[in-house]
Amino acid sequence: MGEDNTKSERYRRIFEVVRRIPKGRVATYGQVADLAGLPRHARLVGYALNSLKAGARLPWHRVVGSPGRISLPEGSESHYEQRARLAMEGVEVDVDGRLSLRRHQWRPRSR
DNA sequence: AAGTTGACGGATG
DNA sequence: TCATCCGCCAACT
Repeated sequence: MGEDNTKSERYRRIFEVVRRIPKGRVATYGQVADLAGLPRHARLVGYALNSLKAGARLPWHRVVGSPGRISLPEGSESHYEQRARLAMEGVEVDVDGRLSLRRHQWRPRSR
């Protein structure tokens, strides 16, 4: 089975998964990578999201780090933006960018 | 062209 | 809980 492993194809699969994360839930970079069929490529997910342009219609703010923490640098405009968007959906994030995965992580039924 | 960095994460101490 | 190491891939210098 020749699977397409080009960068753009992998990015496409990553965005497909991110698009499925329900409002008010979050997924970790590693989780997105797994669901996209790219195990152990969490870093690639971060790179893919970083390549998004300002007006992207993708819920990128629902992707957080495995410790249950916003990965964007504190103090950055995007970090603040992510916090605001999550808060708007009812996800509580504390001053250090931490949140409860226990309460908010997306648990898809399959794939 | 080679080294560094980063929106990662699991393992380890 | 925090720090460090290391594998992973792409972008940047």
